[in-house]
Amino acid sequence: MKIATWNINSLRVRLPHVLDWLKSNPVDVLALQELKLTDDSFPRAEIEAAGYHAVFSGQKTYNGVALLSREPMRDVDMGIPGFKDEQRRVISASLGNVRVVNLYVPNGQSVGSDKYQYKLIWLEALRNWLGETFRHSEQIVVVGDFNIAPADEDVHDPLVWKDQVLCSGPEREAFRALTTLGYRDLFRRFEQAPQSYSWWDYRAAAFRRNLGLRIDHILANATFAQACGSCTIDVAPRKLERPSDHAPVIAEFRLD
DNA sequence: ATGGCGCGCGCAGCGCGA
Repeated sequence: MKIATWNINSLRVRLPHVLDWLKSNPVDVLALQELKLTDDSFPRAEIEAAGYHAVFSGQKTYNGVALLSREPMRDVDMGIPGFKDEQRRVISASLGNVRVVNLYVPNGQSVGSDKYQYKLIWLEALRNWLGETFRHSEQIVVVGDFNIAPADEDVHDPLVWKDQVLCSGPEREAFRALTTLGYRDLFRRFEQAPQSYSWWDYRAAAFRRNLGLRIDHILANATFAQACGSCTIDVAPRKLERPSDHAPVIAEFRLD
């Protein structure tokens, strides 16, 4: 089973990239973030024509998440239970014995801002939910744009980014708290090339110079993490015309 | 040098992303 996550920064603009990518990377599940469209303009027909089921939670202009899958999904949930949030950032569904949680974590804008406070509260609600809701016997994968670079090795210039949003102590502690709950960062369970990133600024030729951050992640609980055989970042779509600023992350699992 | 680019909205230029 292959599960991928990709912040596509407008599904309307990036739909051709998504369909092309699925053609050459026929993953079982693709989690999308930043759809930037309402549910009534979701391109369901095009995605179904490509052989995928789709569930989604969109809104106008901002945010929006979707799960695409080869097999039909069950028990689709939106949001973090008990956490009031107008912003469409979470969608979850089950496939076989696997629970997939797709996140678009708030960006936070800048340390100390209102949006940063919202990010930390949001992450606290996420931690409580992931810690309380799921049983360890389940196979759980949590994917998405976490908007957190967990460690300095995930940052092209740790000095420039030190204590900045995406890299600040409280954000990294929130990420580590998920690890403490038993969720493993699958990318770091395998040998990786140095300077591996999943996002590059559109400005200043950041991609060409590989000035990036690793902020898109695939986490799995212990039960499911041991079934993971690989976790990689596919930088190819970032080289296309009018690319998303994020690259897809893909994990492969052995199913019993 | 706090911009740079790309998106949505909407028709100019701003808010936002990361």
